[in-house]
Amino acid sequence: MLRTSFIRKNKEKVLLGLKKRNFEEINLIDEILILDKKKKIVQKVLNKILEKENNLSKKIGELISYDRNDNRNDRKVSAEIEFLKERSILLKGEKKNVNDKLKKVTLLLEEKLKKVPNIPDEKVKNKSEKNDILFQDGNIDCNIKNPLPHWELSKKFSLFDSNLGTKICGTGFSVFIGKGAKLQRSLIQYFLDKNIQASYKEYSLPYLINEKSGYYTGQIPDKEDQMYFIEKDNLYLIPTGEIPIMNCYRDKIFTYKDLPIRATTYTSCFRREAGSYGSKVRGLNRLHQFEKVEIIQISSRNSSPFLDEMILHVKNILKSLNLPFRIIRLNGSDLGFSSSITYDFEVYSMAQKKWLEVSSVSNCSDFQSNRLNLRYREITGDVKFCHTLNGSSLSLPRIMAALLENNQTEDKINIPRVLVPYTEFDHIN
RNA sequence: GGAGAGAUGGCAGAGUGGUUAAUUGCGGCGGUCUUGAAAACCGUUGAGGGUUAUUCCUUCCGGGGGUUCGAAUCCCUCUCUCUCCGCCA
Repeated sequence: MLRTSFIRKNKEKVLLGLKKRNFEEINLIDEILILDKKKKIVQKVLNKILEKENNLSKKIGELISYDRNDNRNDRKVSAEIEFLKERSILLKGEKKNVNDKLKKVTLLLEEKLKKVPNIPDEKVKNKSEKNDILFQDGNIDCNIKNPLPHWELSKKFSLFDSNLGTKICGTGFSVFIGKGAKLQRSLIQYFLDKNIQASYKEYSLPYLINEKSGYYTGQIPDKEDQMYFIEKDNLYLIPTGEIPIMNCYRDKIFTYKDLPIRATTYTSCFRREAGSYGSKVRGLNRLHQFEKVEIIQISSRNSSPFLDEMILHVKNILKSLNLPFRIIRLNGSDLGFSSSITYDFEVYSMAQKKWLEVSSVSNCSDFQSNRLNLRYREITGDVKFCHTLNGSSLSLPRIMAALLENNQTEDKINIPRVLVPYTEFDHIN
């Protein structure tokens, strides 16, 4: 969430930023500023009333204890006390009135503020422009004659079974079997190890979250429809490990020495993916339940070096797997609600002849930390909101798909060298 | 699921109606001492909003509501935590 103080001071910047996005309700900003002014005025009035009330009460207290201590039961004093009480009572009605008004304005202001997404970074292009392809690595020319898509390979070598998933649960769920299961588990382990080596601390977290947690990281209300909801207990299944891991840090004040915080977690992720169909959901391309290893950082306001660090980290992992990949900077229309800048990582799938998104690295600047009430103390002693960053490192099913397709030969699938210590086999046949 | 207890500052822990933002201890920070460190001693140490220019006002003792001139303190309610019993990986 943006702060009103920020909007107040940077109105033009905010408007320009929002124009880059698919954000229609631009007039919200003016409405917010008007409400903000109104709120301040009411707050001032209320403070004056409270001041008067406090003073009266203080005086009454002094008189009572004076009377009591000297045990004099002075009639003059009693009369004075009564007089002050009456004056205080008169204030009460007024106080309630103003207070109600303040609550109303505050609520309205909050409601409007909730609807405003984060302001895109300067580097982010306008919604009408094409996404930037920043980097591409690896050969996407296929040197296999008739490469099979991963779902065919899976049939050939029995690695996973979508029909079983459908049988147990419904479409969009897959069952991993034998070497397929072990390959996935190895990848998870490999990613976690890589992240831990890069000084991310591992967390193992709940897969269910309450409404508050979803709100604090920005998925609620923005992406509520994408989440599975358990009505009986009022809980949501996590669409990403980012939610439980970020919420670990809410309401904290770090000292500048503690930053940045680096953390990683492996979780299953659950997404309803309403509206997806066809080749998009074929095989492992899009599942309702998938595995993901997530990394996050919490930094000071100088966050861009840490974003670069995360990008480099994911890049190196993809390189180590020998997968052709590219990095894309999303334009304003594709940017998530809380994000100020996002880099997508895509691996090339030889058989499907298309790019598959396997990671999304974002800087949420202070948008998320504002909701999370996540702050730090600078050297000077000033308390400031942190910046939060998150990324996949990495998402499993599509990595699996690309690995299988790109490493196939006539009669087997080769396993990348770095994974062999985990899989304990160097090919699948 | 049944019964009971509790929720106070970074942590521990006082406070049951009137200068209590809150005693005290630990931790943190600064200083004295020391070649340096430790110990000891001294000092300091919450956040938000408004206002003034280095002041003043105001809010916050789990959340919400109420009683009262006045609430951390009394009442109601919600949430959470703990203990015991039951069930169970």
